[in-house]
Amino acid sequence: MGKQEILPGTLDMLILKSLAREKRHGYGIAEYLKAVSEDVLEVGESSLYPALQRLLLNGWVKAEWGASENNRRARYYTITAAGRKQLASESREFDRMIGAIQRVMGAAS
Amino acid sequence: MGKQEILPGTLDMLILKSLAREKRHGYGIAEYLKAVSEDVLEVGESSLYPALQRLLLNGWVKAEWGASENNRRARYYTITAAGRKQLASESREFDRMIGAIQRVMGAAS
DNA sequence: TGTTTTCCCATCGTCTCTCGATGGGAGTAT
DNA sequence: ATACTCCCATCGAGAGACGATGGGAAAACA
Repeated sequence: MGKQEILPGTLDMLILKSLAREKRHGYGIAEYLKAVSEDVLEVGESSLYPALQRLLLNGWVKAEWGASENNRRARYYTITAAGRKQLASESREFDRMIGAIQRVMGAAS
Repeated sequence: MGKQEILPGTLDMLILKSLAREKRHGYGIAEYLKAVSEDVLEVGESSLYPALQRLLLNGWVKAEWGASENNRRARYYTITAAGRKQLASESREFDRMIGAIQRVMGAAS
């Protein structure tokens, strides 16, 4: 692994979670993740936008153009019903994985 | 991500941890991970052996041929001093990431 | 004895993901 | 005017995980 700002395989889940409460634009999602994670999760634009394309393709989010709070053209993403299901499912699977990994990492050594 | 048996980016750490207490052969590492994780971590051979090659190349493990408990030819892997450092470092970084992700996932939604 | 099962090694090709670099455009502040 | 911030997006490289594949040798079974 080279330099990694986020754990591979978790980005879609994180984005969906960011949108669970309210719609956000791409830039806003990145800001939100950085803030809530206390500067640990710094998702770059070249990871973010491809991820959003994936989510759109899968029907987990939908997008609409609008204006940002700063009066700029922005694309707002909203989570869909299918997206919420996906979020729940990915969440469960993630917890399962983390639990397993922690059993390994916590084993007497 | 298609079907994923392990969290991407965590395999090297898991292998190093498997070897922290005692040397094991490849097959044994896979068995160990499956057992300790209670059948969650099922690392296939096509993930495992390339990972072991990586670890060898990086000097984090060393290998020697021997005989398994079942009287079969087996390649035993031992963690090196550098490997232990790497394990500690990856461990810390992993905890940092998980903490961050959980702050996001736990945020009021 | 012959066949199957279990144990153990390893690679190749494909797919997916992340990221640095790049290239816009349009408000706002200097 | 110029720079800075905000906001969009793609491309190419590099890496990791995995299904498929192909051994080989001991043990169990028929």
